[in-house]
Amino acid sequence: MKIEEAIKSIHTLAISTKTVVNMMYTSRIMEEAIVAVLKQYGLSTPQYNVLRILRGQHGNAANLSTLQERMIDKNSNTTRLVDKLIDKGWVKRNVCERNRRKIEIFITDDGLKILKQLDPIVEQNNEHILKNLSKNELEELNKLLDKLRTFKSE
Amino acid sequence: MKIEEAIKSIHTLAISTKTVVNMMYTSRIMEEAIVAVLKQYGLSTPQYNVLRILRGQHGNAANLSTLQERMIDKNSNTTRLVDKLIDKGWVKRNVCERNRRKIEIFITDDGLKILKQLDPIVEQNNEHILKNLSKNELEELNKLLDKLRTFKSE
DNA sequence: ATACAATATTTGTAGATACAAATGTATTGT
DNA sequence: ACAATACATTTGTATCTACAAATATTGTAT
Repeated sequence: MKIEEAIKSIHTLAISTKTVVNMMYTSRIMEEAIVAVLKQYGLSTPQYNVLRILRGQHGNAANLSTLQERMIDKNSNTTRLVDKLIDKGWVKRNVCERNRRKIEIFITDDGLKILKQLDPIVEQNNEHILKNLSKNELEELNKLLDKLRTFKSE
Repeated sequence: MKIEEAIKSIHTLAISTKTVVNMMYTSRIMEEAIVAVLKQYGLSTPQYNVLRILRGQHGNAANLSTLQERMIDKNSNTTRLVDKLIDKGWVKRNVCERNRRKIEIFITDDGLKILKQLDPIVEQNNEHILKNLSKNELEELNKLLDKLRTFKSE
């Protein structure tokens, strides 16, 4: 279905408007599918995102600012987000001794365990979401998104 | 910048994971740019979206359910969203006489006025966001997004 | 050493979102 | 007509987000 039908627009939209709407609309639908999966494990998408970043540290600590920098959703309140993950026992936090303004955040064994359990489920879901695009089309989509995104740096 | 650099991932991601992350990341950046513009006019993106839908009705009423169906962000609380727009005088609401369960929502002259003022600003912003893609690339991106989105209906 | 600025995180709070339950109205079957 | 069900919207509430202000620590200039 073309985006004009999806949002039931009776007008022909300018190509830029159409593309912006299409991006917002499509990513929203993708996110809904992801939220539905993570929800069963008591995780929000930003929380899952943080766990993935912490696993990627391979035992090294991450600071709050590092997390914020790498998160998809930069504006979440990272302190309280980490609090939630600590409550669940998936993350731990120390004050950094070298610079007591900073904190050191680690993923726990339980955190690694839940991620390991989620890995195939999330990956399967991603493949389901993208099943209508071929490998080449996926490469092409990534190329276009990477190119699009550079508007920010100019 | 490729998505792996953007989120500073040291791993090579599976193409499906990479694409999902890229979509979320890119649409978030686009939305931030849009929010920044609308904010100056006291509008959130869902509110702006509702005003656009109402203008598209050309004088015909829209019900709440119609709005919900056409909104990008289906899950907003549409009643309270419309309340906000009524407070600002950009929208009005009646109970439908034929079926008193339904309500009829219209855009006001002031609502049309603010949209008219915003049109060139929003369009310029959209063009800025997409300036790195050619017309052909935009068409290609829309084609890929439309194709991607059909996963839902299966 | 002291004051001032810079850095890193936390806290407060207004507003938005998600979801379930409640309300009011219309339709259908008996 | 009456009860049961379906429909359309509203309301309650817990949670999340955005943003500004506050706190705590460190670095720098005099």
